[in-house]
Amino acid sequence: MNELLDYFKKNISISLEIEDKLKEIIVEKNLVKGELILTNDSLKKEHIFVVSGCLRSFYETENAKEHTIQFAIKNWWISDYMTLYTDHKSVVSIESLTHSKVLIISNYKLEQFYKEFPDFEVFQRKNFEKRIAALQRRILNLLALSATEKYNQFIENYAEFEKIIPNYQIASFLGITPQSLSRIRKEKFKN
Amino acid sequence: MNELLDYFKKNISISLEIEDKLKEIIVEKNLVKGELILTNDSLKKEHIFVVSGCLRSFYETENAKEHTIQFAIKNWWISDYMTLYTDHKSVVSIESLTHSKVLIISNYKLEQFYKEFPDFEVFQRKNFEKRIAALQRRILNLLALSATEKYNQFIENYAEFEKIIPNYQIASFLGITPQSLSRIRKEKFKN
DNA sequence: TTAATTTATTACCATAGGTTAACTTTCACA
DNA sequence: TGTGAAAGTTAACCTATGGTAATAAATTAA
Repeated sequence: MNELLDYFKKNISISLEIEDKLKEIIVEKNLVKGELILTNDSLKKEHIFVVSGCLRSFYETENAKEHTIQFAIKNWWISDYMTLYTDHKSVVSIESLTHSKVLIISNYKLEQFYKEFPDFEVFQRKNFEKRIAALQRRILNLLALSATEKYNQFIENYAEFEKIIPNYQIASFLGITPQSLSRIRKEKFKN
Repeated sequence: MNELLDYFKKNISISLEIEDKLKEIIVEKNLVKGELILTNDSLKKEHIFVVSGCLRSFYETENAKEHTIQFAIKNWWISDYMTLYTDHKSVVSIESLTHSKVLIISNYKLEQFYKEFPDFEVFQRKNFEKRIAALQRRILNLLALSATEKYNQFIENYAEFEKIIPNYQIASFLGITPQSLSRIRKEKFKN
């Protein structure tokens, strides 16, 4: 709870009233390794803020192949934007990769919070801009880079993640098979 | 100009004062086919609203290969989010694919406009949410689909674009070569 | 600690899609 | 309206990555 407040306070000033309001709408939850917080097939519209640990959102195709949309650690938001803003059933699952602690806010309550606290609206709009930039960069990487290049970029940009996340999930984030990643790693670390 | 106002008015109510302010900060521009409105190498931070015609943002790699980030038609925004929110030089170019008319707003002025007109902030935040959902969907498609499947999705979702946009640019949007796309089209339309 | 399960590696073969290059069609504009 | 350039197609060949399967290593649970 306080972690989210700290995170906000780094960027905007928050009155006690707002603080109380926030505490009211936030649900704290501890997750064990492997626990699913959002399953595909659900209709839940909620935002998840990671206090500690590591989460992953992914999409499972008919042939049981997983595609990782996002990893999230401390101070990151993770949610299924595709169902958040449509009325379709979720196709995305979110799982905890470690023991973790998260804060959950329902989209409905968050919308109300925006209204009561316009500064947060501004803060969030700026967050979204940065996120759009990041997503566009990822798209460019997917379009332009070879498997090896994508992996190198990944360990450069997500050094903190690399130790926590199993390789087959990194592979599913990069759009390659675990076997391919193994091949790449063998080459990379052969000296 | 009025087109942007109409677009806003569909979603939010705008006072005459705000209307005047908008007219003040917007620059209207007509583009001929092939004209570059933003070149890589520039430091311009601006948002482009398409009134008519069709634009494309793309990234050019060292080996002169183009990768299309986005197409935009009437009532769409297009800009280089990666440089908009960093201090790096742009690596992205934006070109007009047809005769088009656009409205340009500098990012600085837009930030001021947000302050003076909080309703627009809300409107924009919601736009960004939808855009994030769309970008995540594109990432999923890039991760999960074969070249043929990506092309089929494209003509389904972007039917209006398909007639305007040359195939080699569609290929560069899907992350495949023009030759590959040709092969796919041959198969698809062979009956 | 051991057994069971999950993850990672390796090898071998298959293939989608890339590359090169020649040819055809379409388009812009002189 | 003709000509040169740009875009699209086709074919032959090639390569990076996928698929399958067997084994090894690591992690989890008992």
